[in-house]
Amino acid sequence: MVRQPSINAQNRAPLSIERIIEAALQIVDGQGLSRLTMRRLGDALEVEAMAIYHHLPRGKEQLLDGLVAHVAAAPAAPTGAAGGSDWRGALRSWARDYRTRLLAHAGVLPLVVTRRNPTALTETVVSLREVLRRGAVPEDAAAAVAHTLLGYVIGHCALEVRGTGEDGADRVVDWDARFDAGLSLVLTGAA
Amino acid sequence: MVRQPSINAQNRAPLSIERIIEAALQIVDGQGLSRLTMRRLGDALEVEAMAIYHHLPRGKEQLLDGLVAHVAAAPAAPTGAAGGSDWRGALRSWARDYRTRLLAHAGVLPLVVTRRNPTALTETVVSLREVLRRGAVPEDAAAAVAHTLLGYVIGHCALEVRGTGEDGADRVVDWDARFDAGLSLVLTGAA
DNA sequence: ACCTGAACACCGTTCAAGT
DNA sequence: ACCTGAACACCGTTCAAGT
Repeated sequence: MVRQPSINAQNRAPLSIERIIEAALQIVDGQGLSRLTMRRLGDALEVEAMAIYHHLPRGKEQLLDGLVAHVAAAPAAPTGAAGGSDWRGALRSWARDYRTRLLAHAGVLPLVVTRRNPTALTETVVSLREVLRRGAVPEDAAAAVAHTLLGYVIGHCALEVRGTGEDGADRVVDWDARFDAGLSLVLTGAA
Repeated sequence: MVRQPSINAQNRAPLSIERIIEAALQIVDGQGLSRLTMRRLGDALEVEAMAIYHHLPRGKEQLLDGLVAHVAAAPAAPTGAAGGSDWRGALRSWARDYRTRLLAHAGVLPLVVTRRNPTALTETVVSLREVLRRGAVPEDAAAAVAHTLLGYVIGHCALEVRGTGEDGADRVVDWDARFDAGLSLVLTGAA
């Protein structure tokens, strides 16, 4: 009789940093950041919590840094080809994409804002600068634009997630429209 | 012999929400958010941790909401008198003041960003709108400007606190200048 | 190399009790 | 009314031990 693939510990897919981060992200997205616990994460991975430390020696700190890297660091595609004159358009769609990604993992936003983890955003700033460089925007103007844009996107997402209480009773805020309006302000001012 | 004011529990200044929030803010500013603990807060107030619950029945949640209210809600003065034509100037100095206050309590920034506590920012948005109303800016343009500005200020402060890693080796970022530059972008676009 | 079990110090919070 | 003491369930993390 052929051995059924057994259900026990021996032949599970072995733990890996990717699998850990993924499971953590799922907990945060589904139940909120405060429910992300080493023990619960262990459960989700069908492993004792302590096993995680073998892959993330710096423990929960490293886990949280990993989450930030996962959602905030990816360049969100510099919209490749179009490279050139319409840098405003490129930045606009970059901003929309980036916002979408931040909102998809709203639970980690506080970490993005908080963690002293420069590398995560460095990539992002670099890819923004790249777009501006190809648009022949002068160096120091580019610095200001990149920072303003990134600050705006992150800040606006924060406002969206927490709500400003404007929607008292009847009024409903159309966040998509509002984001685009603000984006226009920022990009129009840029030159 | 006259009784010295005794050192024991009986005649300490009684606990109050203000005293509690103040002590908490001091801990956060001095040691970081993660060190803010009900037990440590109790120590700082020379009281058992459990006494705090008598004044903040909702416990730590309520404490954190209180911190957000304290640093993010105050209107930061709508610069009173000048009321009128130079609303751009008014917004500019409002933004500078607000940034200063956020940075003075950088430890609570993650809470400002995170906490589902609309009331805290509602006041702020209202005072911004007031400035714009006096400047005769049309209603829906005002909505966009207020949001964009607030989002930018919060987002930029977040970037400042965490660092973007741009300052690799030599380059030093002049955050004050950069904030003002972005502010100009936002306000120039506004109309 | 990879994971487990037991243990430690420390959380937030409840509840009955003191004054 | 205001505070304390003891207790409970739950944290992150260490460390020796298993395979």
